[in-house]
Amino acid sequence: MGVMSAQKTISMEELVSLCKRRGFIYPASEIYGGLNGFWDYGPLGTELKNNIRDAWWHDMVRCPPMGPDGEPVSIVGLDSSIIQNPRVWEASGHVGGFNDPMVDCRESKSRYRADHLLCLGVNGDTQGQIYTFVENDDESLASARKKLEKYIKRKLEDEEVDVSPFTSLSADEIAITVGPDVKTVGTLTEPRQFNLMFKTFVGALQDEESAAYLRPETAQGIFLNFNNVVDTMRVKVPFGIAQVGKAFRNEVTPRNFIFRSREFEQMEIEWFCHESDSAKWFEFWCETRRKWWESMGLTSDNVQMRSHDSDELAHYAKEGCGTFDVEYRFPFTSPGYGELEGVAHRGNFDLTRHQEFSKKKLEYFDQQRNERYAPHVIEPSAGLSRGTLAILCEAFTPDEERASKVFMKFQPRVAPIKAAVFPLVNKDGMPEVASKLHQELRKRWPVQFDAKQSIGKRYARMDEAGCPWCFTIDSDSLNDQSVTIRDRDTLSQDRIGIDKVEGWLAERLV
RNA sequence: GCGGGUGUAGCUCAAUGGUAGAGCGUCAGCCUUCCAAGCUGAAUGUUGACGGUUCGAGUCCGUUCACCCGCUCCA
Repeated sequence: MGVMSAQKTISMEELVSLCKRRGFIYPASEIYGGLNGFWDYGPLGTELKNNIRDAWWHDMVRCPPMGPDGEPVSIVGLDSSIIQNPRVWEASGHVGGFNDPMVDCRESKSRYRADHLLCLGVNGDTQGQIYTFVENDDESLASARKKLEKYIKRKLEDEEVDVSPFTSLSADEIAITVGPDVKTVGTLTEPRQFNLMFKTFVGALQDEESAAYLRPETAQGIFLNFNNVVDTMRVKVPFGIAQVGKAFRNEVTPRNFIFRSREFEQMEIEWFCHESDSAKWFEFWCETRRKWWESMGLTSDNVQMRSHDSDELAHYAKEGCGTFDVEYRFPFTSPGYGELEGVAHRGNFDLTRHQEFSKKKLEYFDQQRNERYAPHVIEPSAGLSRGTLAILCEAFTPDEERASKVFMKFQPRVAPIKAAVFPLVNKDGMPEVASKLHQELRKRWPVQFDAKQSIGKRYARMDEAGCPWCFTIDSDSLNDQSVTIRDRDTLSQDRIGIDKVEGWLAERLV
């Protein structure tokens, strides 16, 4: 539940219900009780998501905007594989930093790296309580020692104190252990492996030698193919490589419908440029990407740019440059905002790392500058799944006045169904004329034909599906070859000739 | 991961421990000349799953799964 803006209030429950009822999004594996963090796109959701993806591809790859100096920008596409050599993830920093066993404290809600926790006990005593502290943290050590001394009711000499690694404790011992930030015993969990990457095996033999990962981001596939693209596509820095595809993360807490799911889709551009131009391009891409989301129908009221604080910067983020997020005010974040896209300045971190790990040169020779260098990278990384959700939220328009009580106000460009053709009544030659028009229109767009039930129900159904226009054949149509255009948003009706319908639609659908 | 809540037809929801229902939607037929109209009829459920208590469980208990809310987390 949440307030979207001053104008409208929408509840996620209603949206989720409509998404299922109208075939946008279903819970994944539903007949088996579902699976936490996974969702399936139904027929309309698939069309919607594809339309957003195609719009992005068109607007970024085929017809990108002019660059900051008035020159056209150049972007080429790519579709790299989801499973890559596991060394990729060592180079990218995804393995290692996030691969450690973690210990949670049920009491203080803190989370510790198991190998950073040490235990304090009395020498030779294997019965008493064990007190943990954080490695290299004098305060934490002092606190543990104080608690231990209080427990045994006397001061300890330094040589009486026994320090051992937390990772050597048995489950029984953990049960009599006191966490660093609490006074009660047994609040720590056993060490658990947290790895946000999905592990799998390549080949039929499932040993560690064949372990691999499903990509947690599409970006790395672009860096891996940097040389290939430079060598084969006649691109010159600055240029971009774009990719749309699935990525997988074992999120700790999947939540909020498809906002944080474990399988999701990204639309990423890696923009390669000279370091000295990177600030200019960073600004350009922040602005370009914000405008693009607004062009997709997200109102500027609900979209904002936010700079990352220094403590939340990713490991790859260039120092001093940071990351800007394009954020959308989702119902479940309102009045706050949730991330839709991150525009990051990655410096030349990735190319340099892959060069180091692969021992292959990943450099570019800039003839104009007469300089060889690893280009710096600006990365506009957008969530396609999140964008789809934002557009669903934005389109959801309650309207007590109309029969459906709600309609989906999609921009025609992303609407899953572009138009519907109805005979006003299912007789007197009307179905035949309507069907003929439908047959023609569907060659160019997703257009539906419906002759069932009353005209009001058909309009209502199309309102919930977010179909912008309905063309209705009535008895007049049979005489004067005209049809009624019913507009979803205004409910207005206009007449035009049947032979004009295709052109009329073409003017409104790019 | 923690705490709280909710799971019954496609959707929204009823049902004292005692025969699983309604509205809407869907489908079929009739009807219908512009906004879920009307009439007739139909389909649809291992009551999220598994186990227990009971003569008998949608209802009580346990476990588990999923979703929602709040923390936590989020390269």
